[in-house]
Amino acid sequence: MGASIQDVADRAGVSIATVSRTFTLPDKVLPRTREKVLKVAQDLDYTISRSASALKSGKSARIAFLTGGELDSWYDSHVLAGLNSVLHDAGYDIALYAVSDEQERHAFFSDMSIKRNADAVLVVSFQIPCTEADKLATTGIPLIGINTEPIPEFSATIGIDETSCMELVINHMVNLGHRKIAYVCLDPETEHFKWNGQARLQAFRSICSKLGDRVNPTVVYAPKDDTRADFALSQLARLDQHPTAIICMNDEYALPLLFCMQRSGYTIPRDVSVAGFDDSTYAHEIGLTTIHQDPYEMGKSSAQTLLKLLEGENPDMNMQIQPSFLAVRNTTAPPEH
Amino acid sequence: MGASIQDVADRAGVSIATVSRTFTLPDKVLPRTREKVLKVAQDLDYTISRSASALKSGKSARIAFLTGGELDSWYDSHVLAGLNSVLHDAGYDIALYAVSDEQERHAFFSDMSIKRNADAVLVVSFQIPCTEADKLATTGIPLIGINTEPIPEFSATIGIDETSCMELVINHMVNLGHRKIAYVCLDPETEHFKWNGQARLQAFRSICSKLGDRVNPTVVYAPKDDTRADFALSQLARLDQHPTAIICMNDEYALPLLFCMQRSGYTIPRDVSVAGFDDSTYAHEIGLTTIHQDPYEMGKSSAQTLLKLLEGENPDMNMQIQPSFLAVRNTTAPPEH
DNA sequence: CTGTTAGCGCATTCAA
DNA sequence: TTGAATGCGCTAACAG
Repeated sequence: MGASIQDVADRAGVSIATVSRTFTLPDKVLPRTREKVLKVAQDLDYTISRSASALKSGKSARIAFLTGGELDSWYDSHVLAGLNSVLHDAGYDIALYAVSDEQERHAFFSDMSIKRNADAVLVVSFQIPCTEADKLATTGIPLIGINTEPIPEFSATIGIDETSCMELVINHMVNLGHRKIAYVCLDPETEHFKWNGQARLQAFRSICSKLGDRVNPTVVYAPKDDTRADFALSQLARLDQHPTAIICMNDEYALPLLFCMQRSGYTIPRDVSVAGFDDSTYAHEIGLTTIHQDPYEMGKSSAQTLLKLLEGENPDMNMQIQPSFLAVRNTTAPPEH
Repeated sequence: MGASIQDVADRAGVSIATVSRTFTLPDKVLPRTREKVLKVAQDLDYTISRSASALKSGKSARIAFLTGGELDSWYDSHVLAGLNSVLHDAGYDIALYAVSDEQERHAFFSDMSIKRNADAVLVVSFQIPCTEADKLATTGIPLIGINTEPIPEFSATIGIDETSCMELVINHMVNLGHRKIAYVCLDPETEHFKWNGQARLQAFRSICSKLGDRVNPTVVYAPKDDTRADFALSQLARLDQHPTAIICMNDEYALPLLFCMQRSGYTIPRDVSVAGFDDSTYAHEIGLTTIHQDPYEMGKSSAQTLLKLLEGENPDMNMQIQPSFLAVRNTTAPPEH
């Protein structure tokens, strides 16, 4: 049951070094020898002990996944699945760190002597302060940002271009003839960790202000819990001028709002246009106009970049902008007059 | 940067043994000494090296998470988040194994000399053959099943009672006055890995047959891809007698079908009743009648059981049935006559 | 191409 | 309560 490298070496009539090599540097071993070793290993149900090889080689074979969101969110879970699909086969484990407040974030950076216990850090959906980014950067281990502000401390970042996505949505609304546009989002104060939350709101504001008189924007905050749709709707109803177009920070805001409005008697898009961000669960089936992005692919892609970094290559794709587009579907139309 | 146990020992004026003890057996160290060591460790940004302590102690501090589904599915991602919320704090990593065919499953059991590289195995949504379960069981490491057939090889299993859940749904329909009931699911041939798929279909059949003349059941298969709703609807339309009630294997079948039917002009529940399983994303907001279950809690709960097992306790809760109930909402009603 | 050797950093006996 | 000493199982020089 616990066959060691020694057992395999003995049985195969070679030294433990050769056994080790057949697994880590197979080319440096005569094919015949290699096969013999492999066969014995299989018979004995032997594989390298990760702990031992990690200790000796100084690489932990672990990647830290640091998220400011929830692991079971649409975004994070898809990124994770994408990451794992390549990192697992490359022999890496992913250590999950879900950090929900400053204290926990601080704990991550101070408690964990990262350098010794992870070969790289992936920062997901997270505003990471420069001081802490710096601290990581100086350890010399790769730091990859997924859906984060592209600060120079990162060895690489990947994400969509939030600003141009927002521009796509706003332009779509404006081109349809909308002027009174509301943006529904979580209060940025309550989610100062999440990068896309910040970025989208800021983009909304700056694009609208560039558009000047052509738009009449409002921002409505809604909490993250189950009541968000009701809350948002009542806020919207309370506005002096009712918006004819509503853009939501993500589909998890847009869809419940859509359901809620339909239940309240609105017909979408006749009475009001609604758009979301992400193209997440059921957006397609429901026909929601939204920004499409693919976090699974982003996970895969960043894993590949990471592997290169780990092999010492210096991929020049340090700031990858992942493809995204506006999927125009059935919840947006010209305003009624 | 890379402070070792030696550095800490030197600076604190103690031996490395004492440093080691302050972290692993803090009680066996004089409070004063402990604090001194802790302080130095903090200054030096030192923590135990996982690889080294794993090697020495013979425990890898890794838990294998073996799933037959997708990591980014509603179910798996919630289980994983729940697991991580307790295992992470207990010092364990979760190694993710997403296995999609027999070959990969076989690879898991043969390639991975599990015993040396994981302290326990969690099997999620997975039909695991007895021979392989046995192989795991004989290694002596805990084997926990989540949403799996409760076979004796498992040290513990956790899940909902699929049969009684199905009974709840069918009875609900029957009590409303439905007789012609269709069950929409993935063809079991294509998902012979997934336990709940099998269990639910079997439960549907056996409960209906127990009900005899009171019901007139049909089973309709639909693929897993984007076309499932259209496909299911066309299959249903083709039936000799149109069902007045449709039960779907899970919400991911029920909701798209619901949308699709509404688009096709059906009014739910006036024209037909629809129920799902899981109470997953948006089921609540949409008002879908469905079986509620909480995979996050199941993850937490199994992690706690696992920790006990790992500490040598033998929790007698070896077969935990997690609470679940039928959430009756707005997609089921008596049939029109 | 293969074997010998010397640790990697820590946990744990055994003495003190 | 603490320290000295001994490997855990493997990898990476190095020598052959």
